Amino acid sequence: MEVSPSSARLSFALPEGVFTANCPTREQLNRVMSKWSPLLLAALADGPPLRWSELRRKASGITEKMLAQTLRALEDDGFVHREARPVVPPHVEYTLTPEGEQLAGLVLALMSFIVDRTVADDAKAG
Amino acid sequence: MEVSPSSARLSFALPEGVFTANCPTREQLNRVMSKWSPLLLAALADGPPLRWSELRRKASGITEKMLAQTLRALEDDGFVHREARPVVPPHVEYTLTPEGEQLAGLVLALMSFIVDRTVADDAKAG
DNA sequence: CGGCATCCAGCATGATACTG
DNA sequence: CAGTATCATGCTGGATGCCG
Repeated sequence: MEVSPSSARLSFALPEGVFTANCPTREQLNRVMSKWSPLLLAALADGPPLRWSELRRKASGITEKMLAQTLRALEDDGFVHREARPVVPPHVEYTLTPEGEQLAGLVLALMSFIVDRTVADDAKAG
Repeated sequence: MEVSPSSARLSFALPEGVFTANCPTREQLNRVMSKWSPLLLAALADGPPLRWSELRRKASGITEKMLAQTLRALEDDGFVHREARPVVPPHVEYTLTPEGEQLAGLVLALMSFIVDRTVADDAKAG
């Protein structure tokens, strides 16, 4: 397989099409990078399945609307699995799918980097 | 070093504070995940320093405002270095700082994952 | 060429109330 | 408990024009 010179130096060789305006991966990327997605992925990556109310408490500051909306998007994209047990009161659990765990790993790495950097900056600032 | 049980199973142990509403890392994360940041990081990660006009062409669809705004944010956060040569016509080059390269690596991994997944989905869909 | 200032539209997000 | 529906808003992002 031939590799074009311009992308040879990158460990992740992105196809040029990614930079195109209407590339579907851009849309997908923006969905995954939306305000609350990383936080929910992180919340689910760390630990056991969580219920709606547990997620709401963990993702401090999220509104019910955004929780529902973000969970729905992650579920539609195949990153989150929703399991509802037909009891009263309702009992719903959210878990990561295998693909969701992959994604969460990458997102966690990014968050971890930011956290470390922010902590370091704070230390410098006193 | 002791690790709390709830975070022991994660390769990246995020401090609990990340989930707090006013956590500064959330703000930083959202800035880095803004619509155009990943694309510009990717554009600069792959290859030589780029000029304003080159970046504009590469990040297809970006407006001048968002290009300026995003570059400025990345520069303020220490991820991008701006070098202006005082000639006429002006000649300005943008490069990644060491921290920017770290960040770009993580972002590229994420983009690469999304791209692969999207391609796989497209293949299935025909 | 490489911006910045201004104005404007649309969507992401938010607050609140209601429901199965 | 686990959502949906509705209304409000604010900020991101876009179009245009001007400047060094």
